[in-house]
Amino acid sequence: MGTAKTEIFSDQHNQIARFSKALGHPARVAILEYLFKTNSCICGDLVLEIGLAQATISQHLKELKSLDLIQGTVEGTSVCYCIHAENWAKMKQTLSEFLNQDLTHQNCC
Amino acid sequence: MGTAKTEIFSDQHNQIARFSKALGHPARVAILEYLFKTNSCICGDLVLEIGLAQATISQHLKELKSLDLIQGTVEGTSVCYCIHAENWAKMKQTLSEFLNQDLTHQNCC
DNA sequence: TTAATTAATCGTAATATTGCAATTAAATAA
DNA sequence: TTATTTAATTGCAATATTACGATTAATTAA
Repeated sequence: MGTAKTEIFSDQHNQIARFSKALGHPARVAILEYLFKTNSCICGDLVLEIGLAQATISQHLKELKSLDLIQGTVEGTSVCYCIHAENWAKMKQTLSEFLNQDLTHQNCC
Repeated sequence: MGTAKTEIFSDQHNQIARFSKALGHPARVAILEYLFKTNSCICGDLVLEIGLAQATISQHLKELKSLDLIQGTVEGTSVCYCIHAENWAKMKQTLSEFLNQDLTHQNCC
């Protein structure tokens, strides 16, 4: 065990969970917010900005990249990261739909 | 290690991460969606509905309860669970704010 | 009282996540 | 060429998560 039984859930539920999981660590939230706020998005800046070791930041960036929430292009010896606008919009859509569900029935308790 | 360094992040970032983490497992997504859709929200139903062991469902419910996203009241030998509307709205607000950030700068890569 | 029902908790195993030092890889500068 | 710079990767330790069988606790039914 320790592994989620993803196979018994719908694609939609797994997708919501996958996106949410990516946002489920404050370092990744901070990274994403920083990328939103600046245009000069070089990993070195992130290490200073966030305050975790370079290896750790790199690992968090990898996770965000694996979901295509950010993209990076090599720029000399450094890498320029930024939000992948299109995929961010898709995530926003997926999560908003879930969050905006209506409580058709009144609270039962 | 294995523990997130929450102390170096802002309350807001930690809060976003905490909510997201709660939605970061398909079973919890499925549970919440089921509670939205039905009024008869008894844990026994959830075990049948979701397809995980009773102990596992109970554990997921506990996590959702710890964030006050759901509430449960004892009803005879069973427990009636439902969405905590007010706290759900708070989460929705917190996450939406983050998700709806504007890309003021164009993609840099 | 004694069953029966339902959900929480305990204990445990397997796997995942977080974090970092050290190393490697790749590009640029000297 | 040999530094230097920057980020990815490797390897590891500590902790967290997921899952479930077994047990416990609490309520209702007989």
